[in-house]
Amino acid sequence: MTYEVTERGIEIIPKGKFDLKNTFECGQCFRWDQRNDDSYSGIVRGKFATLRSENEKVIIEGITEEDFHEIWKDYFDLNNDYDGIRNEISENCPRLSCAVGSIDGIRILSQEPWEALCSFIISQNNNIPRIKGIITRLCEGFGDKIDHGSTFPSAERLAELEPEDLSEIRAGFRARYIIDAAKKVSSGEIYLDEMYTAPISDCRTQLMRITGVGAKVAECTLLYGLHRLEAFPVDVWMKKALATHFSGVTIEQIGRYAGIAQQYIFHYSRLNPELVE
DNA sequence: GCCCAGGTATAAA
DNA sequence: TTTATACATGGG
Repeated sequence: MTYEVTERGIEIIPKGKFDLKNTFECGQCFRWDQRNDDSYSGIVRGKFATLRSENEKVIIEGITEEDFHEIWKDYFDLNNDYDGIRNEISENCPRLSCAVGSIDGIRILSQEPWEALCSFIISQNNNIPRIKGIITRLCEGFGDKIDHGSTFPSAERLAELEPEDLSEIRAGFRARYIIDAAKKVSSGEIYLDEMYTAPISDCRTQLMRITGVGAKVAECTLLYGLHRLEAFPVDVWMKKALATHFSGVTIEQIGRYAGIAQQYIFHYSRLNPELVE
């Protein structure tokens, strides 16, 4: 990745393609919104940014160069070679080539661990517009106000509350799951930061001690919140696709990039619903 | 009204 | 260990 600072912002030439729509709308995140001019805006670690695509460049507006290095470079995984990863997945597992080729430019964001955990608890048995609505109300009601929006409330802040206190966000049965997670994370009973490097099976066991966190939410937290690219959040559709069209594909073949491969399989299954009916 | 949403807890077989 | 059902809410 190379970049330069101009009057417009930080102009980046990423390693491998970076498609804003495919990255922000593939279901991995809920706090980025498309604006009327094709750019996307969001808030990460309390900082607001706007991204715009221009030829091979991506321009990040409204940030400092210091924050680019502190936050955004890692958040967008800009030093990872996603074209190389795609090739590696296809070579290790040729059966997945059609899925890998079905979408280009997805990058796995490195979201804040607590926000990812909380967001994917909310996502269960839910649809994306409503998930975003609940998260927006959670931030506006319990986060800190900043320019252009609100921060995601910390686990410590939410741990002060009881499920009834969340009624205004209309999270339904998930309210008590959010509060249980907040209490376990803020007390240190669950220590998210160690999950960047701890054995992944230990991380899964720990996360699933939270009420409302099953296998799927645990894997999503590890993939999207802790950037464990080997995590593998399968859903019902993917299980069917793996049992039929991609039969024979094993997690060992996909190896260290199972989570990224899963993103391609998920997209391909959506494009070809007959594969999973 | 009815069905479903990138699931999980709970109770039963 | 596996299978059925409820769960809150709202978009299509």
